[in-house]
Amino acid sequence: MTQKKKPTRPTLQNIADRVGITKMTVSRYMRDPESVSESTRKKIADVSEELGYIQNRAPIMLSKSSSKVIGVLLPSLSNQVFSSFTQGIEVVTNAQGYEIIIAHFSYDEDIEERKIAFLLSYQVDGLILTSTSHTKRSLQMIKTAGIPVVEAMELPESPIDIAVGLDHTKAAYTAVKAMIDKGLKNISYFGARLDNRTQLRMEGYDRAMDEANLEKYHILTHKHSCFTLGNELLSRALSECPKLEGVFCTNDDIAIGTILACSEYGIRVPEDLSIIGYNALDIGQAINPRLTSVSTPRYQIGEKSAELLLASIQGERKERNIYDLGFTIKRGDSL
Amino acid sequence: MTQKKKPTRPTLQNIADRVGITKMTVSRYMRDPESVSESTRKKIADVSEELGYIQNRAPIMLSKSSSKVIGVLLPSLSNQVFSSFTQGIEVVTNAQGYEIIIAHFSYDEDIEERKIAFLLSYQVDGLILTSTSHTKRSLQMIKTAGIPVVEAMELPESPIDIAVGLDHTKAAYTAVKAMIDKGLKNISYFGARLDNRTQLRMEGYDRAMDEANLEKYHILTHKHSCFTLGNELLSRALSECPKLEGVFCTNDDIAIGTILACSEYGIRVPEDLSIIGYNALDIGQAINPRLTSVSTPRYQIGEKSAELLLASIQGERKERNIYDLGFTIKRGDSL
DNA sequence: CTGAAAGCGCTAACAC
DNA sequence: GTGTTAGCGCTTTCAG
Repeated sequence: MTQKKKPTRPTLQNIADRVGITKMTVSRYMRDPESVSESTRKKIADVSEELGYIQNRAPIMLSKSSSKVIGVLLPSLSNQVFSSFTQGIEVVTNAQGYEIIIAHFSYDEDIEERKIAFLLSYQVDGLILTSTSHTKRSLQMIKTAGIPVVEAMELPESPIDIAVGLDHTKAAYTAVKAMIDKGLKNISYFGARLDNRTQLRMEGYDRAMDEANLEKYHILTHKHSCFTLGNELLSRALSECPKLEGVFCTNDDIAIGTILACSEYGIRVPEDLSIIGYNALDIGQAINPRLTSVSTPRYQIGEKSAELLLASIQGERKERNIYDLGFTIKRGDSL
Repeated sequence: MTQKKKPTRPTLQNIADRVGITKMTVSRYMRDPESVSESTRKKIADVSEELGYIQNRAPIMLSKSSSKVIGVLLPSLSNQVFSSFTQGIEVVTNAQGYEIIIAHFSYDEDIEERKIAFLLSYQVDGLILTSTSHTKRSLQMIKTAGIPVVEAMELPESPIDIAVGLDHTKAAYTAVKAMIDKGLKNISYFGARLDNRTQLRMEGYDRAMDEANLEKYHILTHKHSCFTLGNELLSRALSECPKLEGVFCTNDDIAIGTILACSEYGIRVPEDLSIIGYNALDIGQAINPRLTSVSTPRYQIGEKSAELLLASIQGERKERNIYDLGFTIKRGDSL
């Protein structure tokens, strides 16, 4: 099962022996070269270069000092949204000498649990999650670990610790309201991969439609979101509601797919059909008509999450634990 | 600097104490519940559940046994291509009880070096890289670590250890040749973020153009690739070569952006301009005309990389160390 | 099936 | 500026 491995790597001891000092001095050099005398510094540098020293985090993890690493759990690696989010995190963490470990859980609570256990097993100093619904055991472990945790993107009513995100329901409501205010009546909601945020957006759609006393058309699929889905959902919507005038899509991929499908079917956007997407990705600006979309501050959410997490790791206690970073409607020509 | 942290987590010793056995038995239980007597098994299970035990990898990393973790270094998180690649890896690794740690290096050798050091500091059993050009120190560290390494996507002439990928130059050559065979003469190459694979594809373009004695039009940018770049590059290409008949794009994002720009400019694809992309992403099938693109087996490259890596970790030695997984041309209507 | 002892590589705390 | 000691939590022997 557990096979032996790897030719033993150079240790601080090895370096110390060669230089003729103790590993303690080498240890000091590694953390702060200035803390040793100039002559030893030079010798250590040479030997460690020659031996190709690689830090071993195990002992650091064992001693109960800070690991200077935070764990980031993303739903998926194929979503642009989370790459900006991660960039935002890293700008902050790198500046403070922290590294991140990335794992992903495919929008699945049980995989999330396994990955949380994995990240915690590395003694991370903090955790950034991108979901708000967790298994019982996940919650247990997080509590036991006793480290700060940020739940990002959504805003749960009672976060585990800190929450940074936006109100997806309100954003969806606002987008759909804009369609209604324009006089549209037959508006459909296109949803895919029915995760929590899709759900929240649907609630926003529902609220706006209910308020205006309009009939709701949920066109949903469990499939993973992609561009070609737009076509499929549009066909279904049209057969269910031939007089369709507007579509609010749970994300831009589907919205773009829908616009493209419209052009194939000879449906004019926005004259015959208005379309609003979610996330305001770059491609919405490349297409004609340009896509109107809910613009979400994911980069800023990443930054803010990291800032708050590091502050908490460093012992700062804030009053507030829920941070709503808002949204805007990116005006295109599809509404 | 290194502040104390976290309320100490439960250890095997804590569990052992509660049950009234030694931590050794608990350790055995954790690795194989069947290896302890049924009654102790039950007791350990209860207590460990109650205490919310979280594994601590530090000691395992310290003892020189296998960590059952492999490190995966991606160029970026925003590229669809690498999400399929990673999925391919995980299907194989999960099946064999391995976990992966993901890091990314933004197509930058120095960041790659830092991330390699980071992954190695966790005593990973193997490494999957997605670049073939590394700093001297990266190579040093990899050698010192003495673990198997796969370089994926490209096929370097002399890999560090194992290489799995495809011949990007040949793929590009084939694509451009297809345009030339169709009678096109004024063909341009659109490249962005000039990383190594972009370079290789350009060489394929060059070879095909040189062979046919045609003038080359390199339209390049250092910017990060995105959809809206298509428009920008197309404008530049048209001003440089007004009689442009074909464009070979280094990736689908740019190709799609170019198709969209064409429709704005009233350029008919493929009648006035042929376009070929690279990677055959889903969106190419959603657009009209459907994009002709080089289809790359990235999922399979991930699978194969993981298989070979794990085999090597387990001591299997293969004859071959370079695996070419080929490519196909996905026929659309843009050529 | 269970236990005892040693040790992995590093750092904190305390000398000198 | 540098050395000494102890110990982090687990697994690997080797015993029983």
